[in-house]
Amino acid sequence: MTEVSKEYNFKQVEEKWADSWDKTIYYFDWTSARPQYIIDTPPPYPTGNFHIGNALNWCYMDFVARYKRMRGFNVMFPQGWDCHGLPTEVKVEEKYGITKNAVPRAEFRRLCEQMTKEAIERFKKTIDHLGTSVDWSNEYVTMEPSYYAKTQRSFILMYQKGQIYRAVHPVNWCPRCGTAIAFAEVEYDSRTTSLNYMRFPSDDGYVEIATSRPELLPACVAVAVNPEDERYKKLIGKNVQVPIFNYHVPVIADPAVDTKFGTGVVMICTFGDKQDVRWWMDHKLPLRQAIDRNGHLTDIAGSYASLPTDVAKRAIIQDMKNQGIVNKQEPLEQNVGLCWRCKTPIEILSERQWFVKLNPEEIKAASHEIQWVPPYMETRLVNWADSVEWDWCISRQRIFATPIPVWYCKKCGEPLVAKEEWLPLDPTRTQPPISCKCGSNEFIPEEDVLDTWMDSSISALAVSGWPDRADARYPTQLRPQGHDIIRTWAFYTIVRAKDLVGKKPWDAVLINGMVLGEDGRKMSKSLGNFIVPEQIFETNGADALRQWAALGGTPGNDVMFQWKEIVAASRFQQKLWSIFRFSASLMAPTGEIPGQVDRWFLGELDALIKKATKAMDEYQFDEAFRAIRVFTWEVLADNYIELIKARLYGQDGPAKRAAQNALYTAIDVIVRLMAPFIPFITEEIYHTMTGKSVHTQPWPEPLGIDADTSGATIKDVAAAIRRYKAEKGLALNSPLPVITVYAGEKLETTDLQGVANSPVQSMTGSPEIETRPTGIKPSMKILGPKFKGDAGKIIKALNSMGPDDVASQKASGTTIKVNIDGRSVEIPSEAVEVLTQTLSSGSAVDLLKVGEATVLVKR
RNA sequence: GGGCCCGUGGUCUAGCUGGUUAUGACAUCGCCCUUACACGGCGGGGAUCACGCGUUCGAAUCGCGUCGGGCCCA
Repeated sequence: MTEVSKEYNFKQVEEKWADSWDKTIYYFDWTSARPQYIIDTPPPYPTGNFHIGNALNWCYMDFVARYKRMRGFNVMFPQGWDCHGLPTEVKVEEKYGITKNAVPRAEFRRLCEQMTKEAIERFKKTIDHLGTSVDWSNEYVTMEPSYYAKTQRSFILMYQKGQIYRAVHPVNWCPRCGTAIAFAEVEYDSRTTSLNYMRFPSDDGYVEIATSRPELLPACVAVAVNPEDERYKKLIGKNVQVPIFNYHVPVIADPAVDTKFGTGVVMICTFGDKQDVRWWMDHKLPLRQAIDRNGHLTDIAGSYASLPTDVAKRAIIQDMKNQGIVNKQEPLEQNVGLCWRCKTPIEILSERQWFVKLNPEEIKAASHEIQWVPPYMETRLVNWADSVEWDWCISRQRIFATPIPVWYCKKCGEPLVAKEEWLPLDPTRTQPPISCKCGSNEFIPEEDVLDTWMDSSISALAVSGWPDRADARYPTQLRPQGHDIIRTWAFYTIVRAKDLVGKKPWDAVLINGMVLGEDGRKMSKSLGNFIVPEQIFETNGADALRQWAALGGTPGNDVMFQWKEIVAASRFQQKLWSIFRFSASLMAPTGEIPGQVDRWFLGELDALIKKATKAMDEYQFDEAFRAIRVFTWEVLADNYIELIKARLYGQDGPAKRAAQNALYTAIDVIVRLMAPFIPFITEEIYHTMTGKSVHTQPWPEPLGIDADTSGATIKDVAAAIRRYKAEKGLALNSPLPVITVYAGEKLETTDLQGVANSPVQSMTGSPEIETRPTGIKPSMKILGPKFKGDAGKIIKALNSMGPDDVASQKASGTTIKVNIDGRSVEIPSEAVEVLTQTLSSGSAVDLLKVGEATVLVKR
């Protein structure tokens, strides 16, 4: 074995392996008969940089991928790129100082693609440096024709099945971006606006209504009151006049009207908010569209036409004030819907758009078939499914997205949806190869494009072979994702998998939390608590970052980034390296039969394997890795290695060879257990040991050794002697005249003699000393359930009996008689432990109690 | 306004299918350079488990409420 450096050089080791690893060992094998394990990797949106939040997510996936490979699964860990979308369009507009309509569509798209490609290269670098075992043979890029042909095909298939339709329907509209957006893209912010009280003339005087949006007056189609509201009952069914615009609208009754808000009379407009839409549908009201796609008032607003909404609002209020129509204004706290991208307040417009039908019951049923980790995260999806009121609007008025493969006949207006075999296509650049049913050959292309979630919500299907492979492998096994996109990505993926193949998309969902900065707030550039992965690669290495990811928290919980965790991780790596450096020249796979101490140690190693395996199967990475780390540091380094030094440095023989073998076994096992977490340092160690890659090795199997109690006693006695010397102010290697250990059976003393640097005798039985009961310790675990309410009284009685009485009864029988409330109760003797004080017989002997064993130290 | 999660020594956290003196890490204090590691080892101090009420013989753990924080939404 080559010389092992004293310091672990993470940078050199990580760079070496990142450059030399054979990545084909991570390829999924479509021909294999081994059980499959397909991860539906989240395709990141390639803009900006791969951040710590991504890193956490990718670490979780890599832990699973590497673990499952070691367990013999045929693992697919693909990497996709979710390219389309508004953020890139906006960045391109900023970078080149253009608007998307100022250049040809194809040219704008090309600029977006260019920017995306650059981002993908940056992301790839970080993913590789992180040591992620991605299967690059299954990479996909949603902006490439090979992928968006699948998106288009899914559109066609769902259209044919009636799951996608085109209709005029209210949609959320961003006037700045000039596009429809889905509810998932609307965010809310509280704003202070004013509530205006205004008079609507009626047959017998006027009705006062309150509204925060007077600019929607020309869109008013009714006013509503609560049917239980005595003040207005007489108005129901009559008409009132809309001021300024002077037309009549009916007064309708609806229980959803809040009698305490404003005046208890509400004006219904098409559309001020979602509630307006509900009323509009329930009462079959007419449509008056007062706002256009650019956020300007339409012709029905008369003299206010073409004014932007905010200007119109001020003008209308002023005019109404002048005419005495508005008589009161008060401030109103209101939550306003905003476009998630540009924060512009959204409008609800009635537009002809494409929609995907949503069936909440079917979605919830599929969700119940999926294992959620942690389980409570499913509630978010269920609540979202229950709150869905409109179908999913999937058409967008953008450019950088998957084109909707549809044309409209110029003559009869019929839509012509493309045939599967024509894909991929862009209707704005190609004409259909067939004629319309009416015989016309002239078509107008659909210029709208698809919501980006239409691309990414088929990721699970796409990676598992849909739609071309005859041997498609859905459902996939795992969807790892953040809890922030449950209502979008998880939700839509379930919808699409059920619609397209009738199956759930994955067996399990593993949820990761958000990454918080060191100040406990969500990590963001503007807060100045932002750390990029490259920074940690530089200072402490990828393995250290990965340890933080494993130990920072349980999946599902938000994880705080902390430098001290990174530093602790580095220290552990150095410790591991020191252990290896020490062991390298001393360990050997001799196959020698283990002694007591070795058996205790190997038994502990077995317990570790079982614990780590169970934790990994449950995705409890923190539990698994913590157990491995603690074992390595405490059991292996602080206890076992200290114990066997005398044997390792001593003469050759079975005892030495047993220690060499156990040490070799342990290093081999822990390195394999740690390989999914810290792939670089484990590879360096394993490769130095064996010349092979640890990443092609199997996960350790339990050895079938139970922890040896005598060995455990030896370990405890060694610790007791160490403590004894520390307390007496003795150097740890200072010799003592003789140490005698009394235990249940004879102990092997070689290791103890080495550790204590003193002669050690092992005796069975007890030393000749006196013991005296000094107290009792009742076991509530036994007394509580057996005696319930009397348990407290029994303890009181036991205490008043005195330890001598309890001890003698315990010594002579299986029960102890206790008097409570004047009656005698028998309690099982194992329900009370007797505490004793030990007296040495006057000689210069110190006595240490170590579990059941007793140690006499002669000074 | 609703849903979900969280509130444990100075800091971060384990425990949370109830069992009396609450886990670990970092920090802190004391001792020790024991032939891998001082980025090490041994030992100590430090928490009325956010608050209140309740269920129970017994609550960090279960229930209700209050306060505070986070996320998702209306």
